[in-house]
Amino acid sequence: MEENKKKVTLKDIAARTGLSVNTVSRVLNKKPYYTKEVEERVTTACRELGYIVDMNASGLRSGSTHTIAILFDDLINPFYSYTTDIISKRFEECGYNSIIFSNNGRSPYVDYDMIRRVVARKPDGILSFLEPAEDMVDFIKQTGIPFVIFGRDGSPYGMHGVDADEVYGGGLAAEHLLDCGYKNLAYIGSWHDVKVCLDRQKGFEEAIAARGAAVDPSHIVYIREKDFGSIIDTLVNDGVDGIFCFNDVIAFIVIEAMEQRGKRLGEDYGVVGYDNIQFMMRMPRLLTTVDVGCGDFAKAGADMMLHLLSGEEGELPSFRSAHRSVLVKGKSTKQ
Amino acid sequence: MEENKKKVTLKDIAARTGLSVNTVSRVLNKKPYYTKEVEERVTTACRELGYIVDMNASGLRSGSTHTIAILFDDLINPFYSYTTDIISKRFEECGYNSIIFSNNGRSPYVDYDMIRRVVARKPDGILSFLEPAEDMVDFIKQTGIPFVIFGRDGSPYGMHGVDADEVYGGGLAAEHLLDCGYKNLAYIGSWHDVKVCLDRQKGFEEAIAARGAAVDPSHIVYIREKDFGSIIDTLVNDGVDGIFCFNDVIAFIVIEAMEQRGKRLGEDYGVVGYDNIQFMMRMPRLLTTVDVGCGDFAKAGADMMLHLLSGEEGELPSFRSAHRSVLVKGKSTKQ
DNA sequence: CTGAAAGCGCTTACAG
DNA sequence: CTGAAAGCGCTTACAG
Repeated sequence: MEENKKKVTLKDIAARTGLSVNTVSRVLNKKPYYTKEVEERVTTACRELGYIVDMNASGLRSGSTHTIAILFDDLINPFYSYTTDIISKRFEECGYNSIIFSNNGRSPYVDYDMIRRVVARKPDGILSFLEPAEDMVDFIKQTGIPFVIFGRDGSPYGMHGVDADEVYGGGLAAEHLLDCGYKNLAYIGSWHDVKVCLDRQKGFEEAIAARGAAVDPSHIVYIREKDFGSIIDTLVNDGVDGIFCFNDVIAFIVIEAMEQRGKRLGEDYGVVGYDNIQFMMRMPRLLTTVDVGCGDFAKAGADMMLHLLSGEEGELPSFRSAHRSVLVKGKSTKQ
Repeated sequence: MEENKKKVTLKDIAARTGLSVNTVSRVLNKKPYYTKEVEERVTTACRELGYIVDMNASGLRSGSTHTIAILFDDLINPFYSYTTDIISKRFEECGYNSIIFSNNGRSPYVDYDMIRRVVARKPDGILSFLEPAEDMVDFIKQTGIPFVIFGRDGSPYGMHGVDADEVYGGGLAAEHLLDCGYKNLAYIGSWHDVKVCLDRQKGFEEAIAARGAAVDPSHIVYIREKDFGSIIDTLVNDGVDGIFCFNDVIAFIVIEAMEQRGKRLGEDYGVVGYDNIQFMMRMPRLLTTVDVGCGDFAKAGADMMLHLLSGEEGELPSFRSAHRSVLVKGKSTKQ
């Protein structure tokens, strides 16, 4: 491999064309006022020399890096990767690159360590699957960088958010389990202090109460906070036969654990998940699950960010009030 | 929201401490030669003022952006998202942020449009799930940016690559299908001109030949290049009963199409996929698939990149020669 | 319509 | 051990 690392800069284009860097820059950025002839000289020289703009230098001077930071736990759960895929493509179409930050699933919050790494990149915007830690809210606002919480309600923080009606989704799960004839229900959440987790739980419990039944409080558990094996043992011993899980990945983990304990899926017990990830990878419908319509959801998230960046006035329509999640029937519940 | 966007720069820290920006920078970058007392003054001022370095400015001057570009078709296939997750976390641990680029699955190659967007970001390295287009190879080399092809063989391009033994994997699939008693086999690839796709095909055909059988050439098809419905119709009409798919997502699509045509999975026909994505999201083992061990694979890819960036001499051990893929039995094949 | 100068926020030589 | 100056590659006012 030869060391031919000729980085071509505006100065080279200026020299080649006999113009000033200033004029070259103006042409490339399509600022008004230059002749057709100049434009051609510049574009020709750029092609011949293989000029590629340095976005970092550009961003430093102009104050806009054309970069958007995307923050999440991890990319393993397809809910994150599928929506990140759609969102980042939408950003790309509008000239923004995406820079990704993971907190390794060690917490459901954006903490100082994370936000510092993000801000160091001077992104034009931040789209986060994680809620900000309580003591980070003011800090984030002071950076002046538009911050969109995706998949979670932003209003408690006075921030922009794009979220779905999680209470409604939890209700769908409850009604379906009851319709199937399961009597002894449980909810397996992720974190006890995350609103989206509690909202699904709330919808679940309310729908059950509306039918005159109730969930035993000891059957409301949070998988990230307890020993998983003992959670399952308790549910099995207590004769739980209908389980609503915070998301599909948790549902699959539960199904595996139940199978190890000799329980037959659909017959001995039913499971409802959330997100419909099997649809994303074209899998057969094994799991009954609540589907928010990730494609539209992701698009709404991207559009919220792009709307804020455009500087236009006015609010965007609320995804939550305009969309209804649906229950998708799989083999993990009866009927 | 108040407009309090005070961006704190080195100049502010210098003013606060009575030192020069120069000295402040030296302390923050832990360059030799400064007193304990100066160090404390600087760190205190940084904490009080909430200083966060501007990596773009830093990169412009130093020539290193501490950014790595990751290139792929899309993030929807869990093979990409799972490995990207592991790789980007490893980069992060070593002080590199990841910036992602997708080509929307419109081609299996890195073309000029894509590489231009990448180079504009001046990444320290490029890790690509896509092979470079033939006429981009020299261009990429001339940028001087370390380029690692992940999951594909780099040697045809004279580039670094981290890949697995795909021929061996294809052989595993063939032997299993034959062991199950399937007689009339087919291969459904992705692109006819991508080496990794052809290698799996090669291993598949060779293993079948070694048993004295053969695959009908019309049963070697490429899903990205033909009408899918007619592919499946042909296979069904020809009585194909054993199908090896380039990856699990394709396998699921095939299973759905076969079910629509009244074929019973495992009994009437068997399917073997590739990647073991069901393991990644903790799903039950539906699909029989070839598992390369994505965790180690991703780690090897990240380490190759980091090794190149470290500037250390010597070659890294080859993943391909050190690792063997394994066949993971699911319900999509007999026995 | 085009150019010379300044400056974005850093780090890198070079002095002292 | 610390500082003044220059410069990374651009874009932004400001002149002409």
